[in-house]
Amino acid sequence: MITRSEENYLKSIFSVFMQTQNNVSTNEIANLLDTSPASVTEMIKKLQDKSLVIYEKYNGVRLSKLGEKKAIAIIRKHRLWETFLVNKLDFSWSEVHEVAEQLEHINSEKLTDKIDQLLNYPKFDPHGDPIPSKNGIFNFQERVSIFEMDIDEEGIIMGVSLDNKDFLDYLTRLKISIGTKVKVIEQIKFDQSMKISYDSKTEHVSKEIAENILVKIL
Amino acid sequence: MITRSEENYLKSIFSVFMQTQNNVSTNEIANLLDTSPASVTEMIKKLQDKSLVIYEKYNGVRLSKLGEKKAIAIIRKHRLWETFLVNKLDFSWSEVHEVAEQLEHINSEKLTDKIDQLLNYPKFDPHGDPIPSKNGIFNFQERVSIFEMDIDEEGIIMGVSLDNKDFLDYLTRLKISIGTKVKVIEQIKFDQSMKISYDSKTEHVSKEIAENILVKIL
DNA sequence: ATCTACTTTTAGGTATGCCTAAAAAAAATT
DNA sequence: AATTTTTTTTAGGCATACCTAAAAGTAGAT
Repeated sequence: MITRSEENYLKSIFSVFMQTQNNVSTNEIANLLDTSPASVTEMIKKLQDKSLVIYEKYNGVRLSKLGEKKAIAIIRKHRLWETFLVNKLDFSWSEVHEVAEQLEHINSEKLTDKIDQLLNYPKFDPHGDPIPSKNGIFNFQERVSIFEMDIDEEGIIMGVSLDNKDFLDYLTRLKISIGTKVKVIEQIKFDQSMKISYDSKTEHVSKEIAENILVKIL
Repeated sequence: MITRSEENYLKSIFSVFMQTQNNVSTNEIANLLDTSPASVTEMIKKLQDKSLVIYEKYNGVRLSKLGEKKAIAIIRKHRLWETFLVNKLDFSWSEVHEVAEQLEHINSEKLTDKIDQLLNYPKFDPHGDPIPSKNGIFNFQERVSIFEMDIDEEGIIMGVSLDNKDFLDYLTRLKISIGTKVKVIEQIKFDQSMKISYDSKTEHVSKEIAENILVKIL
């Protein structure tokens, strides 16, 4: 058996490793899970005993094949539930995370598969992140942030890189969502904010906003 | 905060009290939750500290108003999820219990209400048990077991009083489900088994089966 | 190369929710 | 009414998952 806590550790290790491709440090995990480094060390040892991670003292940790499989299964459940909440129960973008954090720990392969089927096997969740298939395959997309776009360049919004309620609520207010076509009009030197146009209107967004909206360049 | 374990205790106390209308004994709870009487005593004290139960040493326990409210909320979630699994995800009668035991602990009023809405505010779950409304009202039905019916008496199957996989699978095999109209043909003196007819066929069921099928007398 | 700053680990402690064994209380039997 | 049986509680332990404080190790700066 794998506990809920252990699942959360696997998830964190997986997501940091995905970004950095390096062994994940004790501190990073502690920050992500809002716990103490001492607790992390202790848990990592437990995960090692269960062959879920590969760990060497003072040298960070990464997932074993088995651990990766478990982590991907949890991410799959999380993203399927988020999609379910938005597509079938009319939750908003910003409301799903907290609930999905709970639902991702429900243990029933049949349930996961049935939800997948009900949603017609979606490839991306409401934030534009890929939903791994049952056998663990991700459908990655080439995505860059609006902040990285050049003047006059156009793109289709594919997702966000920040799962923060205020951020997502603000996007909703701006009527920016997945599928929206945007064009960069101008970049302000002083604060690196950007003028963008979409749906035949022009808006001005801060660097922070621009950095966290992901587009596919056209 | 109320823990998952505490929720399970509240649920057990509620369901026993519903049947007996008496204070629930330590042993009964221990049997239901498959734990030791010592653990039950300990937990009851914790629940008392949280004002969820009324407890007197050596005299059993019952729920406080607050505890009852919490228990009903859990039962509501359990039965809504069972209904969801059967009606929306094509789970069979016998498969839902285990998963619903997990889902009932998900903490999101919005989620519960949305599922309720999606199911069109059902009053009964797939086993025929009433689903309490958001404000805690149960829609009880006058139900008796087939075993208590007289010869030639007719009834409509309204539910079951046993949530056991083998039992439910057997009912599925017999094509007995909620809504089926049955008539008692004969009762065998020797083993108290019964001949019943439904859907223009006759079947022979044991006392144990008859006792656990609930009907509304016509 | 040494000192300093930071990271990580170890050591010892806490709350939860379980356990067994023994003691105490209540209920049943004679 | 006294004894036996059953139920319940208390006492002392264990595993999980967290904590703080202190020690050990690593890495950067001088």
